[in-house]
Amino acid sequence: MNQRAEVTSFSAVMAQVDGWDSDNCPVRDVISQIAGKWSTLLLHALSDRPYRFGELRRLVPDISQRMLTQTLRDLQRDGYIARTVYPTKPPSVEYSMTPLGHSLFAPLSKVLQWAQDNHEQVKAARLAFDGSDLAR
Amino acid sequence: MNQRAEVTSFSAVMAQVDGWDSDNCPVRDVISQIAGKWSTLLLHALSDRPYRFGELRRLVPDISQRMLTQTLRDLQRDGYIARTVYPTKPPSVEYSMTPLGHSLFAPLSKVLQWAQDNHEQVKAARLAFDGSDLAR
DNA sequence: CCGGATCCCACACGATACTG
DNA sequence: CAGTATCGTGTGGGATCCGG
Repeated sequence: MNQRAEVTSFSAVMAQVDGWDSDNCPVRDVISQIAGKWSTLLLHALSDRPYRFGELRRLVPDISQRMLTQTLRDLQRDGYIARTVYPTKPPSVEYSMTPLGHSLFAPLSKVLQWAQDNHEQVKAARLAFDGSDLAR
Repeated sequence: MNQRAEVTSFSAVMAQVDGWDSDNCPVRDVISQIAGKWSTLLLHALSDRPYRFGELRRLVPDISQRMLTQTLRDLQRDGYIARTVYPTKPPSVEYSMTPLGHSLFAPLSKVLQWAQDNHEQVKAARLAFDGSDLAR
């Protein structure tokens, strides 16, 4: 896709990783979904066991029902979670993680773990940066 | 932070993973930065070798110079990349990945790899979802 | 060559009220 | 209980012009 075929080692890797012409980048197509504010949180919850709507709502108190519904819908749309309706009275809906979801969450959880482990370092880096030259 | 102390297996994991009261979630504090549209792309580039500003601009043709500057600045602020100015004529600036950046990119690259490998499955899931019941 | 400053828009997200 | 509908806002990101 590079008209002048920049044969750096990077562009080779890039072509391999991205598909890559402009906007229909496969990686971003997938990442942009799970990069939402609540997606990783819900994936993390459902990686443990299935949950009902109200349970998730209680587990994540500061999510609005709008975003809970929407995020669950998007995750279901991408095939990461499954939605099962039990016609009880009143009706209950259970969300569970699919094999695809688990296969995604395996590497994803490593990143979340990294974020947790290195949060202090990142905060320190920000302080150092903001307090120094380019601070302004 | 759960007033009623929901002792599900999830909440235990959650407390461990998140810190977790509401908005100053460590995980999201870190993730929201690297979830930007261009962050992973630039991290990926710089994981290979250092690059100059103009090189990155050519490697990622569809990024605006505004977002290139801003994303690089943010990545530097979080300590993932280092900025080195060579007072040549005209001046050149080199960006390189720090050890912290490499330690982040190790797990992150696994997720990118997953996204690449499973893009087709995700697209298929979307088609199936859009074409079926909830399609509306 | 490497940016900063400004204008602008789309969209993710939140708050609230209403339904089956 | 498990959502849908509507409205309002903050901000991530693009386009363009200017500066060292």
